[in-house]
Amino acid sequence: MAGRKQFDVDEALRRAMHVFWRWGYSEASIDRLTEGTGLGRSSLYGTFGDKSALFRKSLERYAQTYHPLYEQALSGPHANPSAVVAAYLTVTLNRIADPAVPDGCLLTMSAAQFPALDVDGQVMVRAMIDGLRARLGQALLAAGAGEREAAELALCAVATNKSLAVLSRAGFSSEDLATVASAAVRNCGDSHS
Amino acid sequence: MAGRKQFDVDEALRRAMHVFWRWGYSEASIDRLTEGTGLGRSSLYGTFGDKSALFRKSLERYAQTYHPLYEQALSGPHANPSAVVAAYLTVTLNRIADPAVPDGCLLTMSAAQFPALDVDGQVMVRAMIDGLRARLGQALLAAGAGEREAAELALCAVATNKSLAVLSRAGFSSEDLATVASAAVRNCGDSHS
DNA sequence: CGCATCTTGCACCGATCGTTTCAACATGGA
DNA sequence: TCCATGTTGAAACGATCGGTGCAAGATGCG
Repeated sequence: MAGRKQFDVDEALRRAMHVFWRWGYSEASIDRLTEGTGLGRSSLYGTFGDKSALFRKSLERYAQTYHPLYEQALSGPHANPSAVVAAYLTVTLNRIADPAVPDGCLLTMSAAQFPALDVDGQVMVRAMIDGLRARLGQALLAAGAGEREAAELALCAVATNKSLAVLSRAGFSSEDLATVASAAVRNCGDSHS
Repeated sequence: MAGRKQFDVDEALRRAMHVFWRWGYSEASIDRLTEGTGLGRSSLYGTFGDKSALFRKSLERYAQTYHPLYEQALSGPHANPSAVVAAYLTVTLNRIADPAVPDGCLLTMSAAQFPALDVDGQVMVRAMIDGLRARLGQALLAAGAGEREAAELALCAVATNKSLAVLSRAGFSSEDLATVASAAVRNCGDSHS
């Protein structure tokens, strides 16, 4: 009946992340989390703490999963700023197209439900978005963008990411999402007001 | 104690709409709705039906409130497509900047929490977004856009609307939001792939 | 007035919420 | 082997969820 842990902690966290991702914080009840992970309540609480802590660890797990992909896309040498944005949004589109993963984006869904999160969660969500924005700006500078241009394009790329997540959630087709993304990329050439 | 109705139905609906807007469907509990509207449970249920029906009526009320603003912005003669998008996003920015109203956009927040809605709610949300998209396309055609261009710009304008709502929710400054919007407007000139 | 109609406040319903407790059990080290 | 440690299932906790029942009270009409 018991003894040593009978499940893989990281795999359980991955599944919990999917539950939060799909349902959002409020609708991700403990029952849904236990069902989604296959763990009992005791194992959940004993391993991850309460719901808020599990949510934060899910956010961390989310970052650990997708940060390398974004990092790889952003780090490579890029001929121009628009190539950076294209690489960034391609990672997003691929994630959204992945049928093994819920619609949208955990970070964006959490941002949309800000008031449902406790302070720790809000701070973490905001920090993660800011981190992405900063990393994008850095990559854009490296690709030859001016300082103002890099800041603006980074903000707009993050904004496009958010819109893709919401539209995906509302059931928009992948063609529509691709159209939005490619339009955002195309518009990176002439960004001097 | 009782007799004839002791409250303004439309004002109560407006307040209920604000509760859904701020908290989202799941976190908008009956207690929060009674507190926000000032009505008792009996009055709420007797006047609007259950929570799902009240939510749908709030969505309707939301449309009735902002549809005229968007209609006015879109109907006027526009010199070119980008003027249409500018007018559209200006209405959105003004709404977001209004301190008397919650952050973000009720429609976008509802789309982000799609799985928390029942079927009727989902259908209604999706129909309202599609309606906006179609109306935008129509206005863009009237402003001289080609058919493909109008369809694409309408989609992108709706997408920008969604991103503004999410960023606003996450606490981004109005300067950042204005930057995103003006970039989206600026990028309406060269939309032939 | 007398009565039907409607509205309201309040208590209450079963279900579900997040969380805790606890006894039963399996394991590793002494 | 025996015990300390750690894990598990199950039951239960108070709180809150959405929703209902009902009696008290106010109004309009005859």
